[in-house]
Amino acid sequence: MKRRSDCPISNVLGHVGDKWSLLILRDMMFFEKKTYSELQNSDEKMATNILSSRLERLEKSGLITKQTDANDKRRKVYKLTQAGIDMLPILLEMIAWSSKYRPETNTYPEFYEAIQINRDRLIKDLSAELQASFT
Amino acid sequence: MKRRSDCPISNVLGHVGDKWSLLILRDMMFFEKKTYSELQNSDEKMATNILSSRLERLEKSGLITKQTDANDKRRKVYKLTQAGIDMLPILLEMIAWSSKYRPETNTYPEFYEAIQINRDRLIKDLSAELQASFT
DNA sequence: ATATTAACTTGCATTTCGAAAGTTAATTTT
DNA sequence: AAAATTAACTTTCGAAATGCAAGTTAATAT
Repeated sequence: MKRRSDCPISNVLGHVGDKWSLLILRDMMFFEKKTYSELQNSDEKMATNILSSRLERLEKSGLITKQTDANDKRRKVYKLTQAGIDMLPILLEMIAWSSKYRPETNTYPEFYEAIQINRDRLIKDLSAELQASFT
Repeated sequence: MKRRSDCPISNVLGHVGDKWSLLILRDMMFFEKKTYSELQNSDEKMATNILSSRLERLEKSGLITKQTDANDKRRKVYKLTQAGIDMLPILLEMIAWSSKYRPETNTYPEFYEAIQINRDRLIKDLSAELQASFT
């Protein structure tokens, strides 16, 4: 996506400001999805061509990496980079907002409670966990 | 936008998961824009028909309200609701991410420093300020 | 009374999206 | 070794969203 201004918010939206990219990151962060087929089976069922183009863009943006699985060369393994992992606080704030204003859609109650009690701790723990799983 | 799943992240994206909606909220929060013409003159210059449809959707989502100005009935004044104000943390996390990974785009250094030092304080202060200005 | 302003709406070309079918290379099954 | 299956895409094409320019309407300013 082309750059639209020097605004940092606009910049982030340039990377993930569409309907799908943040859901891909969500699936990688919270549901440990790492392959094309796993990602395609999300609740929202995105079209394969869109998934393909979003993965390509996320890679170009430096939020994920793509490697061929050594044991099965058909499989491509997608991993979050540190920049990708650091999108976590944005996602957590979305969960927090929804929990407050759309409680019926909150399916991550454990995060919501944890974020209220100690947000920094939660982010550190989750980040560390993600870092470990992507190395 | 139609509901796509019960996921809270997906829900938020249902309200603001496009290229423009969060920029409208940004302009209202950080630049005190409150009318159509003010919003149209953002850095990114969104098309008028898109602005119109996004404002309508934000209103339906309960993030903003629309009132006719008492002194000039041509003017429609848009205001953030509490739910809209509570999108602030999401925007601040975007600023934080950009500050870290795209420092050249960071044009809100004052927020970035403040968020590092005392995030909760900053959010409280900004929220209070916004609440005051929208009543 | 005329011109200007604010907030849209409309028409239309271009771009993006979405569903389904097709392709390619690697692996598994027979 | 041949056939079937699987993973990860790519292609096609109709539908929907976007972007640009021009037009509309009501209110205010001159």
